[in-house]
Amino acid sequence: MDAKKKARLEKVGWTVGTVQEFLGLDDAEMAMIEVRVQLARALKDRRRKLKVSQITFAERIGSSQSRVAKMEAGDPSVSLDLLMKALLVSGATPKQLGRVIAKAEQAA
Amino acid sequence: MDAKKKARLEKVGWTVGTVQEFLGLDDAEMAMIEVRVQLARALKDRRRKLKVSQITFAERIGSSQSRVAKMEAGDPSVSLDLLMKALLVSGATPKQLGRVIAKAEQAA
DNA sequence: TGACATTATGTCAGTAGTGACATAGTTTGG
DNA sequence: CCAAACTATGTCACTACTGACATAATGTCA
Repeated sequence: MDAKKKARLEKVGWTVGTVQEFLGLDDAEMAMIEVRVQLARALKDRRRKLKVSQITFAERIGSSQSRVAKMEAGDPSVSLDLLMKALLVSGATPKQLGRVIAKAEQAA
Repeated sequence: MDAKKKARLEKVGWTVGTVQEFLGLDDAEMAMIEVRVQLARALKDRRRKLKVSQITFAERIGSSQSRVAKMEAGDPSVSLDLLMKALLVSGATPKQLGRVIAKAEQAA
């Protein structure tokens, strides 16, 4: 994993650590994070396309503004369940969901 | 939703209830359940293809035999996070994961 | 610039998901 | 048939995730 990707992951709250420590983060965990990042991005895109604020979006999906912000930031405190549910509630189809997830990079 | 599908969902632990009560289960929730069922099926297929027991599989993914059984049954006590992680740990790629999720039926 | 809308960050009590264990039920091979 | 392997179901203490709230930071527009 290059430094840029590491920096990006750390920016959104993941403790990646040095290269040595990173070996503890196995491929599957990395893939999970990648999937999360893709879902977060898709959610942000979707809300913006709908032209609604985080508050409005939160009300529609039965959540709070702060959590929507965390979803879009790919925060570790947000589960994939919640991200996927948010996308589906906002009108995405399972097929679209699948495409988003498939975008996640193959673990190195 | 036809009776067969309803029966299938109830069999794996979802309270679908009568048609009237079912209206409370909105499209997004239905889609979430469909996604779960697809992931559960994929996991079972995958483990069988690997020809390992639930115990062995559980050890490899850092879980327990009982939880693997619940995963494969699509039990509501299992999160999509866990299902996806299990698939990835067992060697599935994000691309394959995406295809599985895309199989979920569009909410009626 | 200042007021206002929007988004980000931190915290917390309540709830849902977890691995582990026990045990019941089922399948498989002799 | 039996025994051994396998799978299903129920339970529980522990942890992680949740919405809500407060408040800080950033953006917007006149």
